[in-house]
Amino acid sequence: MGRTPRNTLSSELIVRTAFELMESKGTDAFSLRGVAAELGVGPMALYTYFRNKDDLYDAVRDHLMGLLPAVPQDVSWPDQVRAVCRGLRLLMLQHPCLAQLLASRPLAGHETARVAEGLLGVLRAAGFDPETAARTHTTLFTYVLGATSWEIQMAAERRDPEAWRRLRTTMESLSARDFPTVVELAPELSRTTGGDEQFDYGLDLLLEGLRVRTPS
Amino acid sequence: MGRTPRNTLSSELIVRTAFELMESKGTDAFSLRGVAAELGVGPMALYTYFRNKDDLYDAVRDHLMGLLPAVPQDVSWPDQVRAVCRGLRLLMLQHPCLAQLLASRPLAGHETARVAEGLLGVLRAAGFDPETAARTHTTLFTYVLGATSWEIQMAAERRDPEAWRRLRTTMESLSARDFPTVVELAPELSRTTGGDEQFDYGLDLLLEGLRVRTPS
DNA sequence: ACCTGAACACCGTTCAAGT
DNA sequence: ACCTGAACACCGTTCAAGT
Repeated sequence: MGRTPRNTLSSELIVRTAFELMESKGTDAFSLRGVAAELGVGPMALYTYFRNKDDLYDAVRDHLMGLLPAVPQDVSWPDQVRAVCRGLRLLMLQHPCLAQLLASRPLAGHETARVAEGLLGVLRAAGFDPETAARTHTTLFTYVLGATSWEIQMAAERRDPEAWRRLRTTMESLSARDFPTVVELAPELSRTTGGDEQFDYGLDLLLEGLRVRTPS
Repeated sequence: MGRTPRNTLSSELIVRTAFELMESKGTDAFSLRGVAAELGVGPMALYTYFRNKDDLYDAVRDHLMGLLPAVPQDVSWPDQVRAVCRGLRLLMLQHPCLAQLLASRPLAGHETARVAEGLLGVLRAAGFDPETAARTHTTLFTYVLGATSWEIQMAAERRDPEAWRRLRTTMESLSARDFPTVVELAPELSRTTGGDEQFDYGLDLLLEGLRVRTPS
């Protein structure tokens, strides 16, 4: 909208505009041409700062990952792990586009480093050997990614009245012969598609399994 | 390519063609117009069978989920859980488009039922109460989803020489002051981005946590 | 019902050109 | 270097029409 004066374009401004458009219009509706229009420039102006659309995606994701809170230092290591995982989940919930950006392309090296450093440090300090620390980090990260992505999608489904109605109808029409347990547990299943409690349940399972392997 | 004779179009044929195109050309390059061209019909012919592109996506995903193996009945319940989770992961690895289809949109009701029924039955038979069974199912499913999606993306990154070179360069240029643990554990981190061992490690953590809560 | 053909309102990206 | 403008090769989907 607001026509930008010449020579005021910058990577930061483009990233911020792209991010705002993703937040307001949804990640799917996002386009390079939309960003350019918002900035009052031609689509090709962006190519001075980014090699292509994916490059801009990476930059937006990088910007969001920078908002991750630091690891608290005055609590036990399981609580530190909990804090890191919850922090990533909350950031994804606050900015649903982050979930899509994380799910669609692998992290650039420095982003991996930023996420990994805190968690790896905690695990090493707790006495885990290098391989176990690395394996545990990947397990925790992929759990947060999968659980939160799923949660966000189910929440979106519930907000769309038409889709939600279809889902309810299908679930209610399920044959109790073919799917006895699903029919019996339908209320519980619909209650466990997301939420703090569900997330913490899975996280605690992992931490409990980890406790068994805790070095002296 | 092969011009299809009139009146031989069907949902099944369209789904199969769409699936084959996703497998051969990659999910990103997939388009309705591509499917139509492959079938030798106009793009609009598909709209007789599917309401829109997402509808076709759902049908392809549904078709793939039908390939999930049955739950083995002659082993302990933890081994049954393991079999179900490994089965879903293997299906995703064999058909990477499934990973993208699962990550991008929530399951239709009957698909949820098909995945959930086996696992929920196992957990109920093991003596878990309805809520714990439902929570555990969601936890396991989202873990498999997150871990395997991540694994597939990292594997793709390694196959692309240019992207892989950039990633290595970034990791090697990381400051040992800012990221001491990442620099120290770089070899372990790169070894734990995927593979059977990594997947089973996380799965075992969850099962171990579950064992603690096993009802008598 | 099943399918066509033209059209609409978009895309990301290349290329040549301007400053 | 920074940005424009025209063009290319696509998209999903609507609409009116044919059988």
